[in-house]
This record gives sequence, C-alpha cells and structure tokens, in this order.
Amino acid sequence: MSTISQELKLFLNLTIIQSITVKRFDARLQNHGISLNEFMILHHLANVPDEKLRRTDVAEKVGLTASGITRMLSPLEKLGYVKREANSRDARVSYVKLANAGKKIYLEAIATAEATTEQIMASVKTRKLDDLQKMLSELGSTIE
Amino acid sequence: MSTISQELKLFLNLTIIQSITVKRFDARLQNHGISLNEFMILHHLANVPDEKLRRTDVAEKVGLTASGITRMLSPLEKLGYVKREANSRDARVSYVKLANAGKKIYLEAIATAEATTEQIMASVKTRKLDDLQKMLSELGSTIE
DNA sequence: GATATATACTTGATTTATCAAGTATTATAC
DNA sequence: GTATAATACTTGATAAATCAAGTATATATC
Repeated sequence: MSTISQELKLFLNLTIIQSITVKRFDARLQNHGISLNEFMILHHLANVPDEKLRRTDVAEKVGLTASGITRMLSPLEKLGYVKREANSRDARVSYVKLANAGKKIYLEAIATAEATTEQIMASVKTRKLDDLQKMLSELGSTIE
Repeated sequence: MSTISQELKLFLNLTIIQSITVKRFDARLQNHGISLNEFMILHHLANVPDEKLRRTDVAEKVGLTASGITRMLSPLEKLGYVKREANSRDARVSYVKLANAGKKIYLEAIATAEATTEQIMASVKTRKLDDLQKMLSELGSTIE
C-alpha cells in the first residue's frame, strides 16, 4: 500500500473531473455547433478591446499550441464566426477578429454553458478549499 | 461586453490550468517512460485489493472509454508493467493486474509526481474555495 | 430452454491535438 | 547595413483518444 499526498490526489481527481466535465460541455454546446474550446475562443474574443487577438495570444488563452489554433480556426473562418485581419505594423501577425455570426453564436451558447455549469456545480456549493479533494472525488462519482 | 458567471469562469480556467498541468506531469513522468494517464492506472491498481481491476473499471477510474483503455494497456502489457488475468466466473471479463515491474515504476514515479505537484501547488496553499477562481487564473498566468 | 437484451471487450475509421520542420518577417548585434 | 537570432504562423507526419460496429459471453423473459 503506497501513499501519495493530498495535493497529488487533488490533481489526479482534477484530471478525471475535467475529462468528465469537458465531455459534458462539448455534448451540450454541440447544440450550437461548437465545442468547448471553440466557445472559449469566442469568449476571449468577445471580452477584449476591438474583439480581436493575435493567433498566438488565442493559443495561450486556451492552452493550445499555435499549430492547434491554426487548425481550430480554419472551420470557424469558413463558417464566418471569425475573420482574419492583418497587422499593418507587423506582417507576421494575423489577428483573429470576432465576426457578427460568431458573436451571435457565442451569446446564444452562454445560456447553455451556464446551464451545464449549474448542473455540475450543484453539489459543489458552499464548501471550503480544505474539502476540495473530497468534494471533487464525490463530484467524480456523482456525475454519471 | 458579455458577462458569464463566476462558476463558468472557474470551469474555463480549470480547463486551461488542466491542459498546462497535465503537460507538465507528462513531461516529468517521461523520465520514467510513462504518461500521466499511465501513472494514474498504475496508481489505481496499486491501491486496490489484489492489485487488479476489470478493464471497464480502469476506464471509469481514469475517465477514458473502454476502447481507449484497450489501446493504453497494450504497450503496458508488452513492457510487463501489467498482465492479463481471466475471471473464472465471467469469460467476458479480463482483469488488469499490476506486475512487479509496473509496481517498481509506479513507486519510483511517485517522487517525480510529488515534486511536480509541489511546484504547481506552491502558489495555491492556504487559500479558501471562495478564492479558487482568482487563484486559478493567477496560477494560470504564473505557470510559464 | 429458446430468444432477446445487456455487458465486456476489441478493432477500423476518424478526430483533435502535438511535434518538427519550413516560410516569412522583424529585431538584435557587430 | 549585413548576418544572426527570434517571432508568427502553417503544414506533413504522428499520437492519443473517440465513435460505431462487431464478437463473445452472460442475464432476463416468456
């Protein structure tokens, strides 16, 4: 019988909780035709001055590589949810700008994301960080 | 400017935190030749009576599908870290049993996993759940 | 006890991301 | 000002997971 720290257990639990909750968000957001990662991109764009970001900054904000962002944005551009914009000062940079269609989808998807959140958080409220580890393992077995 | 709830923000932050921390665990555990998911499997096996689990139960514990588990276990079997064991009562079931080599790797990897945990948790200690959202976004920007 | 349904697992095709390498542009050092 | 290094992005090859379908076995129903 080996032992690991509470903190490490927390991370192991976070990992599985996360895989469960991401799947849930993805499933629900599919009603709007977007994934959680796509929702996150739209969210970051919607909440930044000019509603535009450099591709590298989008990558950093959603925790993917630049390469992953190139691939994720391609369909969003085709759908007209975001568009490209050049940077006049630096030709290497291309901005990702939120388009009207993208903003519309984002605003609609918020309700779905909030409903998903509420469902997941129902069992989490009112507790302390000290109990997070226990809480999370509970959550893990609660989510079917 | 749209607004989303603190709870939803928490999940969005958890998602990116998780992608960063998993990469970190994976990178460090690579010194032992295993991924975080593989570490988790060994961990669950090491902490269960008889050090064996049904493949389905392994899947549930690490948040993957049965199919994913089949594919993950294949190399671990070849390396002799786990072995197959039949269930005499039910021919559909095959157990995953921790082998000696697997236990050895697991015990060695614990130190690495703990060190990684400590590094990540350094900025997290002593706070309350109420602050989790803020704490996590802080953590997100802290981890380089 | 035969038939239908459910469970455990595997496999081919596909998706989503990574990494490594390449292109283009900008910044730095001398 | 030219050579070197750094940054922004894209693309081909690959890895890790999913899903859908299939096989085999067990359970439930009548």
